[in-house]
Amino acid sequence: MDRNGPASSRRTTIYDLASVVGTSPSAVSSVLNGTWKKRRISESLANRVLQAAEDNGYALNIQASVLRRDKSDIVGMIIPKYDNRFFGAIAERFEEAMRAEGRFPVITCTQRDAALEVEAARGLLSYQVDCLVACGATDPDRIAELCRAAGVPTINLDLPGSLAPSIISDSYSAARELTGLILDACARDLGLAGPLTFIGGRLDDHNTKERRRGFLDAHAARGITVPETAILTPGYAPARARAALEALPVRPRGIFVNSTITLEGVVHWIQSLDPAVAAAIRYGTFDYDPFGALLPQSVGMVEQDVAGLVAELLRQMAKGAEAPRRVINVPCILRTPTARP
Amino acid sequence: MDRNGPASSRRTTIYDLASVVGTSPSAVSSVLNGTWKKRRISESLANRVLQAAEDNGYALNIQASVLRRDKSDIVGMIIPKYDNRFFGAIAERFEEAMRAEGRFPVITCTQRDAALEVEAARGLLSYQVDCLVACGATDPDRIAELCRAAGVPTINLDLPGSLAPSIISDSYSAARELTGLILDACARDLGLAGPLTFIGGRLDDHNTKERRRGFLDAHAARGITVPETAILTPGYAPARARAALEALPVRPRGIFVNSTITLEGVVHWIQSLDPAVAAAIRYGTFDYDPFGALLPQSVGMVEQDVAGLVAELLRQMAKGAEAPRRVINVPCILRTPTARP
DNA sequence: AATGAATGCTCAATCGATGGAGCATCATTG
DNA sequence: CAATGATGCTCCATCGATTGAGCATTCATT
Repeated sequence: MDRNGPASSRRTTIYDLASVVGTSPSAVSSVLNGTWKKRRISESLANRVLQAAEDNGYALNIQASVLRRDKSDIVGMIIPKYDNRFFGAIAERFEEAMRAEGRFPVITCTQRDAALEVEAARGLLSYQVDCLVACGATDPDRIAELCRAAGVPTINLDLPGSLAPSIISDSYSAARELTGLILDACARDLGLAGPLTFIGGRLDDHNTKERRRGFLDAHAARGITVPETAILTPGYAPARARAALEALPVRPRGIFVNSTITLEGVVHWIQSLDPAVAAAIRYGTFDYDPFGALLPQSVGMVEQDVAGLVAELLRQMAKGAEAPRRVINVPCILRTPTARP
Repeated sequence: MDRNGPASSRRTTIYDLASVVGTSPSAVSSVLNGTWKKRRISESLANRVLQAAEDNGYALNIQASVLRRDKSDIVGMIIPKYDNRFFGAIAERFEEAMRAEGRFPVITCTQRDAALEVEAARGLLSYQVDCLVACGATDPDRIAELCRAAGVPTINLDLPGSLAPSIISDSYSAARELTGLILDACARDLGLAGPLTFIGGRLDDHNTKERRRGFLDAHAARGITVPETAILTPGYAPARARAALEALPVRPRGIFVNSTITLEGVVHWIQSLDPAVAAAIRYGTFDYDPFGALLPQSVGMVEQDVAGLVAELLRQMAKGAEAPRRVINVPCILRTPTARP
């Protein structure tokens, strides 16, 4: 159409389309954003504009559009890592749900680094997000403050904060159930009644605290006393977990593993043992991984209900800034091995 | 500072800062974007502006900034899924690398759906991305065309296309090595010389073709003939893989598994067998999963070199639109079980 | 004292899309 | 035939940051 030779160097704008069709930029804009009926544009003009847009490979300039409008329809999420199924699934579901609502999700991964979290949140605010979801944030309240300064509502996911509504998994109940399951398996398979060993995490971390509580209550309900030495929380790293297990005076046979990442260390440890000894170990893990579930001594894994968490997230987002700052618990799903001969 | 009572309803702009400091918006802008020395702004004014920005919780409006500039510094990536370690790691590394260069990564997940891929690419173009990376795209050339229309350079990652430079893993060599490894293990552990069974993927898929080629050549190098019936490519889904294995007249004992997702089906099948029979099976998998690697009969996994792929990606991006449309192969890493008593 | 240069700013146009206000044109009504 | 209303547009200010051009000062030099 115009004299731009090699694949038109500039991107097509509504002004280009307007001159192609022989109309005004406003008309083009309203046709393209769907407000043309409201603005009494004729159907014939609308069709000509749409055709021209198609022919010229027009793509909206979101920057210009958002700059002008008051809502951006962009929703931001910060997430720690993509290295486990849980966060990956959260990211996927969230994107899907937002897109289904015609909004634009932007997700940023913060490497479990508090400074990066803040930087990422700032970055997302620059995008004029309408809402920011802080998933698994180290310091959710710091982020909530940043957002408040910008007048943007926040929601916490996976880890609770005090300045915004929080949607988290019901770690306590699931840990209690999982503990029961492991105790049963130990009694059945190994004739073992004793207390289990809890491995992984940090006690200053909300999830670990809740899981420990469930772990203890499940024991208490069966009249089993758990010595403090049976609770090992040297962080999540595989190597530290393995070292902690190796340092125990008595080799544990029933184990509550506090994350899939810790499980890697536990399995390495088990595989370093004599096969016969290894066979007389049972463990269950909080968090789910399909291969982790297939390992020989695994008696169950707790899968967080990603669909449920995201559904609840949508519900809170719909409430906007008026959402109460409370904690919403979503039940987990206990997965046990099925096809085992 | 101003009369906005409850957490200043409007976001702070350079105009607000200008009136707070008592200077012009241009001065504020140049201080905040670092061009102030070039524009001969005094250090004292710069400091006052920075202080005011801090005090008022100023956040840049990217939309306005990008609208004005010719480069956006936004780089887009489309990626199929976050449900395996490979894509998760790619996303993480890419984000990290871009941020280190002061650019803004935006990643979108397309659920292995060709229509979503195109929609996502269009969405990213709306963000005025300077460059779009099509990772594992079903139809990279369709995306390259969209980008060409918008004058945006594209790079393919993981799967090659013909209209843009492509950076992919060297599937052939790795498959050949892995096949050799499985053959060795079968000979050593099971006294088995025979051809292996190849399971998973589709023959119209580039990676499967290359891996099949490596698989066949490794056999040929040892003088082993592979019957066509030993190559099963019913897709990647676990259930289909399991069904295909169960349908075989003779139970395979040495297996080349074409993806971690297929591996799930293979392991389910193995676990449905009598333990003694299961113990006499060896397999290796193309693609890596830390738990997959810990499963008993696994003799090795091929890990794609994510760091290497991303490093190569950066190199190509630096070349901009002049990057030649060729395919760059990055070697994989063969991972074998280490601590096994 | 006059000239030139350096210093430290401000002005105003601009990017592309949006939407309230307004302007023709044509049909209908009393 | 004037008044009213509907129809189908266009005009233009606006969002916030950027940047080339330009305007006062101050300082150094001859």
